[in-house]
Amino acid sequence: MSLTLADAIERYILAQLDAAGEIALQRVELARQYGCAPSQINYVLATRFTPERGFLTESRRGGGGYIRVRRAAQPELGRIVAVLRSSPDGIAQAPAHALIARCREAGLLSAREAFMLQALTRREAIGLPLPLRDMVRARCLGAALLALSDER
Amino acid sequence: MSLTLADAIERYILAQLDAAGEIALQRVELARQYGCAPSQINYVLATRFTPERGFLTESRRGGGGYIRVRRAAQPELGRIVAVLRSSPDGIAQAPAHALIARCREAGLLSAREAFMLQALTRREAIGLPLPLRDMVRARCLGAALLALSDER
DNA sequence: TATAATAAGGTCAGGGAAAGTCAGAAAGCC
DNA sequence: GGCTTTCTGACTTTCCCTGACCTTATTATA
Repeated sequence: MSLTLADAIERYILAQLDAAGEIALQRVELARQYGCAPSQINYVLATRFTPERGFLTESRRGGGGYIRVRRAAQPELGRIVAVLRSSPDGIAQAPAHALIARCREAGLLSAREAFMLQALTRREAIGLPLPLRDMVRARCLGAALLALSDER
Repeated sequence: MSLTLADAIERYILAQLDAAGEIALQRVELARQYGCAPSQINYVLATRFTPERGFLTESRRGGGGYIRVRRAAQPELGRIVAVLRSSPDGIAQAPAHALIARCREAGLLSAREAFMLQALTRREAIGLPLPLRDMVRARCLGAALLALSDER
C-alpha cells in the first residue's frame, strides 16, 4: 500500500490529463490542496512527468504564472532523448546520422528536418576538438528531438 | 488559462495588426480601455513587439502623438548565412532566436523547424562556456540554414 | 515672435506574484 | 546500517504592473 504524497499528486495530475488532454496548474494552489511545500510539485513533475515517460511541461513565472503539462505527440522521441542524455561521452557523427535516418524512416522527422539535423551535426559544423564535439552533438540533437516530440 | 493584462493587450494589438497590416494607437486611450497605467502599454510593446520578434514600433510625443506598430520586412536565407559566417564572435541566443523567428515569419521555415532550431540553439543545449558557445551556435545555425538553401 | 500651457509619449526603479533550485532532513526499503 | 526516495525551507530568478518624474511636440497667449 503505502501511497506517498508524490504518488497521490501523480494520480491527481494523471486524472486531470485524461479528462482534459492538457492541463495548466497553479503550483501554490496544488501544494495548498495537498498541504505540502510548493517544491514538492516540482519533485513530482521532475520524477514522474519526464520526457522519457512521454510528458512535456512548460511554465511561466511571475504574476499569472502556471505550469502546463501534456502528453508528447511522439513519445518515442522522448525515449531516444533519454538515451542520448544518459551516454556520458556524447555521440559520434556516424551513429548520430544513423539515428537521424532511423527517425526519418519511422516518420518522426520530415525529410527537411532530417537533412538539417544531419548538416548541423557534422564535424565541421560543430567545429570543436574531439572530447567536446561529441558531447555538444549529443546535447544539441537531444534538445532538437525533445522539441519535436511536442509536434507543433 | 490565466490571461494577464499584458496577454490581453498583446492579443488586441495582434488582432488589429492582422486586420490592418499597420496600426497607430493612442497610448492613453488604450490604457484607459484596459483600465491600466499607460506605462503598461510600453511594457507590452517592449516585451512582445520587439524587433527580435519581427515587429517595428515608432512613436511621436506631444499633441497628436501616437505609437505605430508594424511587422518587419522579411529576411532572406543566403544573406543570413553570409552574415552568420562572417561574424567572428558568433551569435548570442537572443539575436539567433530572433533570426529564426523571422525566417519562420517569412515562410522559410515551418513552425516545427523553427521550434527545433530555437531549442537546439539555447544556452543549455549547447552547454559550453561563453566565448565558445556563441561560435558554435553560429556555425550550427549557419550549417542548418545552408542545408535548406541547398535542398530543393 | 517669444513664452507659457497643454498634450502627448518615454524611462526607470521598485513592489508583488508567481515558479525554479538545491542542499539537506526525514522516511522507506533492502 | 547503508541506500534510495520523498519532502521541506531558504534563497533565486522571472514576470507583471504602477507611479513618479522626464522629454518632446503642439497650441494658445502676451
